Amino acid sequence: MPELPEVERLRRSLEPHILGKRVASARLRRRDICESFAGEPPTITPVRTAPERLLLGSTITGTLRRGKQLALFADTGRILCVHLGMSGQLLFRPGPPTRPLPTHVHALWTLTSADGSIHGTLLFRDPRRFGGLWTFDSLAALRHARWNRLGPDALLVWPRALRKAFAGSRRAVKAALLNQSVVAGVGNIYADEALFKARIHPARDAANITEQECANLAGAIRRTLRRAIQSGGSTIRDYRDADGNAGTASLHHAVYGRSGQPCRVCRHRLSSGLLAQRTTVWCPVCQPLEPAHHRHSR
DNA sequence: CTTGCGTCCTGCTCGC
DNA sequence: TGCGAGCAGGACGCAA
Repeated sequence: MPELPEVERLRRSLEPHILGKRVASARLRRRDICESFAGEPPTITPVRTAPERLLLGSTITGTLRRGKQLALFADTGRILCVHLGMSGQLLFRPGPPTRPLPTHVHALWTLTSADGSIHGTLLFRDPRRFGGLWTFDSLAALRHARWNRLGPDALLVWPRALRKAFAGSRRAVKAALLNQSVVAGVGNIYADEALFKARIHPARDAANITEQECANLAGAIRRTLRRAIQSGGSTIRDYRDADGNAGTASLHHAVYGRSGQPCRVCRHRLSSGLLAQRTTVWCPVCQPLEPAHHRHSR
């Protein structure tokens, strides 16, 4: 469900509720959704998840997002990294936990204010369990052991980064965009949206994308994501921010979820198909498979 | 090394 | 109304 705009929106909605608050209780209801690591680079080893690794007893001092991943950091230096996968949610509710809990809540925290009063409850809910939690002793450890696999954050992606990743690649440009080590934060929705905006057919060979097209695409990715953040992210079904609010970005989608409907630019019927095992929608006119000068040759 | 495919899960929608 | 098939915003492990 969540790509960069949804996670950024979650981060922003979460911050005012959790910054400066102390973690008074931390419960992991399913052990298998959390992996913990101890140590500092370059020596980081898996360990059993103890409550203090879930930030028990520490104060939350900040948040950081890289691609689709979110990190909460504490005054102790400890880090809790959250990945929402397909159906994950991080929900804040004022006051103590209320029974019954929603379904599929795998972890929950109680937060207290400086005076010791209960401020609220944080819930990690993930029905499909494609998401999870990862804990580290420091931000350096998280960066070394987990975020090292991520490419540049998609909000800051530079044409050069795309150019370098595409060169010598033998797969479709959309498949390359979905790879988080190329750009971090683009998923199925925004890959299609950005490719439409850049007028590039998703099945084009990445290696054949020109320098000019890389520049267009990098700009299209940044603009698409920025606009989606402004609209609160795309709520297809499950996505909610920390306050439980849905986003309206899907109202502005040009192609995602619009297969068979008219292109917003040229009115031609939008095509769809399977690419990299993901449903893909594009405009066959605005996003030609062959460069324009080939279509009129012969 | 790279790439494509199957797989991990639950739940919702659609067609019969 | 019931039931099975198909599909969903992600990304890993494995085999070629």
